[in-house]
Amino acid sequence: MPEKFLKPYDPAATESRVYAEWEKSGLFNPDECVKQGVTTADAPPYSIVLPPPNVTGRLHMGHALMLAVEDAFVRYRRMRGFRTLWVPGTDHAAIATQSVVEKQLKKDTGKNRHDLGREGLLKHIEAFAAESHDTIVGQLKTMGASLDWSREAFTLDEVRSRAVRNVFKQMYDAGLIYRGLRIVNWDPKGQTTISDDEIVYEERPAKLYTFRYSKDFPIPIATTRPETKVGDVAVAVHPDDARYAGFVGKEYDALFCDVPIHIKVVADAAVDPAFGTGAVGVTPAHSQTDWDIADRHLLSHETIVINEYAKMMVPGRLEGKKTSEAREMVVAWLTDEELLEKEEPITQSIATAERTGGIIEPLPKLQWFIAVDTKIPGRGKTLKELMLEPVRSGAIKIVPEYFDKTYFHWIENLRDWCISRQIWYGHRIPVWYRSPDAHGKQGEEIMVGIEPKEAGWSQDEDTLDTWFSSGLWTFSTLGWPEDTADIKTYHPTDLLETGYDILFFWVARMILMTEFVLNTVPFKTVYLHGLVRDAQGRKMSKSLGNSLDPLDISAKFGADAARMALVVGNTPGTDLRMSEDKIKGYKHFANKLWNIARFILENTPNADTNTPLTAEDKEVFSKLDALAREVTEDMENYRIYLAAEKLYHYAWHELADKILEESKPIFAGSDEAARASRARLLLALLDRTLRLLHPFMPFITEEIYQSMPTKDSEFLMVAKWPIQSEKLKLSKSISR
RNA sequence: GCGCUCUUAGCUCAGUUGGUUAGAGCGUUCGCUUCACACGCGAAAGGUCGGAGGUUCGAAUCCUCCAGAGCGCACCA
Repeated sequence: MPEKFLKPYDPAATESRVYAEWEKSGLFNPDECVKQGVTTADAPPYSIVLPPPNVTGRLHMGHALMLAVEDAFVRYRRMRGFRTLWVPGTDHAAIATQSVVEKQLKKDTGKNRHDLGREGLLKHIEAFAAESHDTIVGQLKTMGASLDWSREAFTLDEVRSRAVRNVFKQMYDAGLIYRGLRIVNWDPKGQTTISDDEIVYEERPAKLYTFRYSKDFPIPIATTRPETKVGDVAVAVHPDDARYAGFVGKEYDALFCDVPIHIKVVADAAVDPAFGTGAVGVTPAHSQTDWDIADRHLLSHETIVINEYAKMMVPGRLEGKKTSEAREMVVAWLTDEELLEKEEPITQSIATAERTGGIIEPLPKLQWFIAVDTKIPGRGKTLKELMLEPVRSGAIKIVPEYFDKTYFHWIENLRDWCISRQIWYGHRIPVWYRSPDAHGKQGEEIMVGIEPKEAGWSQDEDTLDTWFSSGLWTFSTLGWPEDTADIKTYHPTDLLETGYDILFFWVARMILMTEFVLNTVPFKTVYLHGLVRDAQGRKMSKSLGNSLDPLDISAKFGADAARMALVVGNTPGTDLRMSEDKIKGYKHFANKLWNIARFILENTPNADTNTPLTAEDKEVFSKLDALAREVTEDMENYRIYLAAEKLYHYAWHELADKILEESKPIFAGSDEAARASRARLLLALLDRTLRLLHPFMPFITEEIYQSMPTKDSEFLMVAKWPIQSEKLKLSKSISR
């Protein structure tokens, strides 16, 4: 028996060494597996792309969960002989990364983006991204992720940029990408537009003010934003509202807080007669619904009263004031003029920007959009339909199943996707403009996709929403738009595993992009894990100081222990409470396994694998055989939380507690046949247990395997899974 | 407003889509310097499965309603 078993298991020392050996073997790469004969060139492929972590710092426990689950699936398939590919990569995460760096710069040097300029800021961001990347790669390896590093990708590298330009052009040519003046979500803090999905609504107390524009204005209106009323062009009432029917069509002039306004009364069904006074002041430039009302009644959109810095831009006392200040001034003015009729507290949910926390200011802006309701030429379908169909037909299965309802519900409410951002870090929009004269848009030429050679063209200043490039991830990582062998072999990918919180952001966009570009699904199954929370059920966050760092955890308890703690009993779609105590429990389990190995190796020095098993031992073995089948079925049906739990239970409470205890008197006895049979049995049980546990606890199982006389491959990582070809029970439904 | 999920032992959760006395981990209590392991071993206590109906030979599991908790989307003048 090797000496190492005389001491308690030391994960810290073992894990980094074992990972280095795996990496050196090249066996994370399926091509190398074929070359070395651990699988064959005609074996079925199995592929997963790693959801690329943002290069915004370091990985957290959510990432560790993702890695534990994906690596378990990947290792299981690899052992079953599939040509298994797990593609690593990182995401430039445009706005997230830029805002982290800008904050840091402001703190360190007091400088903002304009002090540095585009090139200067990008240099800082790229340096930061490179450092984050290296940290992240180190963390991925620490967790034991068997990723094929030879295929590593970055959403902003050359190959991926080519894919982005290519797709942009295709969508533009198909009329799905368009430039339009529309109300967008403007983040005054981040100084950029954001998409609807990047808005976080926050409930806040607010006041609802009821007032009239002037003494002779017939209808009182209610608003929470009196300062925007200087931009009003109309008052809308419900068509059936008898109170106001007589005023519809009439027009009024007023001087509202120094600003001359002209108001027309219109009837529009969008108005809720029960809310406030049943009359809405219509501010087309600063509200989506008002913009739509203005559209329907041919009212002007042009009066903009708030600028990009959320400051007033009207003549008079309000000029240059922040909206919050202006609000107080308007209310004071209304009070002085005795126009304010009522002031009541209400709760309203305020739109804030996910990354900067800035309060969203709806503004009309010329931006780029992806049309989701436009029929695609030659396909007769809209992007919305392309997103719906594969999930509806079962071509894509979501685990847990109930999330497809959430998915459908989201698509039903989906509007055109604003993809241009006024930030500098990211894919520059591949559009060039040339104007015949220095001003105006008159006669402007446009070039999309490839930079024009002639002089006089200038590229669009904006960059693309980061999710545009991550939407291409399953095929851009495989070398598209080149017609690569990887695309042919590994696409569509088999599994997409990620958190349910980015179902819309990412999963839906991948389906959209892949269906449009390749006319196929990006993946066959989506496995959604839940959020990792702290022991009290709170979200882990830096500000709360309750987050666990996967690196610290691995150093303290071992990556194997962390992985088991993340996987056992953790059903998909459900949040998970995590604590050091839980992880500690699995460190103890690792040590238990270590001692099981020690006991067995100690007692079977000359075991003969040809010795016949006694009837009793055959029976003991058949129990593990049954478990192996069950575990295999669990893996196939995405019940890895059960598979891991069963193996834990078997190793500890069956193998150690019962079988090893029963073996002691046998080894102490004088029945030679029974002793020989038992020695062979124990080795076989341990061998099989190691194989079954390897996807969940790769390091310790590999380390023990290296000392096993039953070892039949260089690494356990590529050893045969005990159940290979038997027919397995597959649930029709794989929801839970 | 539309939609989703959860409610099972003191705590955190399973329960593989209806099948014998409902499980695990942690915790608690009691006992163990047993030569694989104190990162351990043995034993014990602890649940009318949120409530009320219904379907069924049979329900924690399916249906309806009710109560509580969480979440998503929309609205938010």
